[in-house]
Amino acid sequence: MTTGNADEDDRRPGGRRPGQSGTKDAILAAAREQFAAKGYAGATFRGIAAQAGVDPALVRHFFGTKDQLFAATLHLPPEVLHRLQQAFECAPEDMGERFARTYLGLWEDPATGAALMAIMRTALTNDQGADLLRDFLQGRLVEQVASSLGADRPRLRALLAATQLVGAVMARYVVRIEPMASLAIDDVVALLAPNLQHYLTGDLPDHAHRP
Amino acid sequence: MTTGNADEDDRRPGGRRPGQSGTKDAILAAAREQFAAKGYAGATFRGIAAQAGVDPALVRHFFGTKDQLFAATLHLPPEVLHRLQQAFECAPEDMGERFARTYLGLWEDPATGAALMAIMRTALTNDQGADLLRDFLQGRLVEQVASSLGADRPRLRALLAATQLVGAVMARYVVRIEPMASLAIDDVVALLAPNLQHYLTGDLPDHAHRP
DNA sequence: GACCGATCTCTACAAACGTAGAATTCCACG
DNA sequence: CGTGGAATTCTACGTTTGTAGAGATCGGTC
Repeated sequence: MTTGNADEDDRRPGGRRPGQSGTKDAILAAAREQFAAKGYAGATFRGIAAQAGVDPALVRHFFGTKDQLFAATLHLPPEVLHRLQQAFECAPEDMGERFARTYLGLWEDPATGAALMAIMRTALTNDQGADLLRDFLQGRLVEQVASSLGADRPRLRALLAATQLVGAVMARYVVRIEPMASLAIDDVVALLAPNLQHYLTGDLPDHAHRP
Repeated sequence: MTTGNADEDDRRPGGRRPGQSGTKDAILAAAREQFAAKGYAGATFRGIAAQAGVDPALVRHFFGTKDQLFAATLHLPPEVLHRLQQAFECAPEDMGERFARTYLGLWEDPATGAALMAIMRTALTNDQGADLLRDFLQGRLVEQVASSLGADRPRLRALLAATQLVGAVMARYVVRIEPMASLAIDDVVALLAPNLQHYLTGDLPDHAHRP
């Protein structure tokens, strides 16, 4: 997928080796950007190919139909989950700050930030995107965060904290509204961390979400 | 716009009166729904016209280009701002709960909820939408909320509270993730209100957003 | 009943779209 | 050096899109 990496025991009868030029990754990056910027219907094979500097037909050759390309776009870089998981390997009283810093850091990083933006935007535009986002949040992120919490109703707690972060990300990175957009990231973390901490380990109203 | 309402002193030389059949409103409603469901690029004149039961060309006749139709779609029902304004006519210590209840109530109401959903979705898909949403939030909602606050840094406070509500709305109404989606609205209000209250009237870290 | 402006429909066109297959270039291996 | 399979491009088809203008229909006013 990245470079070379040929299986030694496999007979290679000859021919050009796949995945050497990096064009596939360039197409994927361009697709992510276009889907994020213009939505599912707004992004086009021709626009994506132009941004990647290749022929439109090559996009189809690698990824097939537009739906398949879109699905490939939504696959998160594996490091995202890993970094989130590490964020919760800390003392319970530090989780709020660690969660905020890690999540906002993922958005600051151009590589992972573009992927997250693509997911966010397409989740609102495309039904398939909304389903994928829900499955990912429900089955992976929330479950993972919840398993690191000792408190009661861990899934509700994780989700409440996530909603605060999602809202902040909307204001800062998507709509770019002041003063959220130009605050230093340390300031944003300092503002959000106490409330995240409250959601994760503090007291919640009793009557909500009784089993 | 709605019915009749002819100025008495104006000479009406004859001809059919405008705005009688309600078709214009039907087109606008269909456009809102299509833009919300499929994004800016995904919605089409033909699809909107079909849903409204009219000829596609009539949409153009009434609203002009696609951009103009889209802009008309984003005009909020005037009651939205009014209801939000009333929410802050209360004791400072009740603002968190009132804000949460009013804002979530706007999303529960099918009429205003559809418009808000359209704005939300298109703000993420279309640059014009993001600009309009930012202008609305910055110039109207945040300013209005801030003027009702006595505390320091009122705009930052209003925005922080808004981000929490936006995140909650994303989870509950857009992505529809459990358990946020099926909680009673009173439970959601009870969960969010303390943190909103903290943002609106509590202590904020000193070093953030120094003038 | 004749008139007139607003409402609404019919037909059309150029551009861009997703998709498809044939043709060409490139490169590691025998 | 020749060969074969992958990478890449060229060309093209059928459909849908936004936009446009001419014409038909409706319903108050005179």
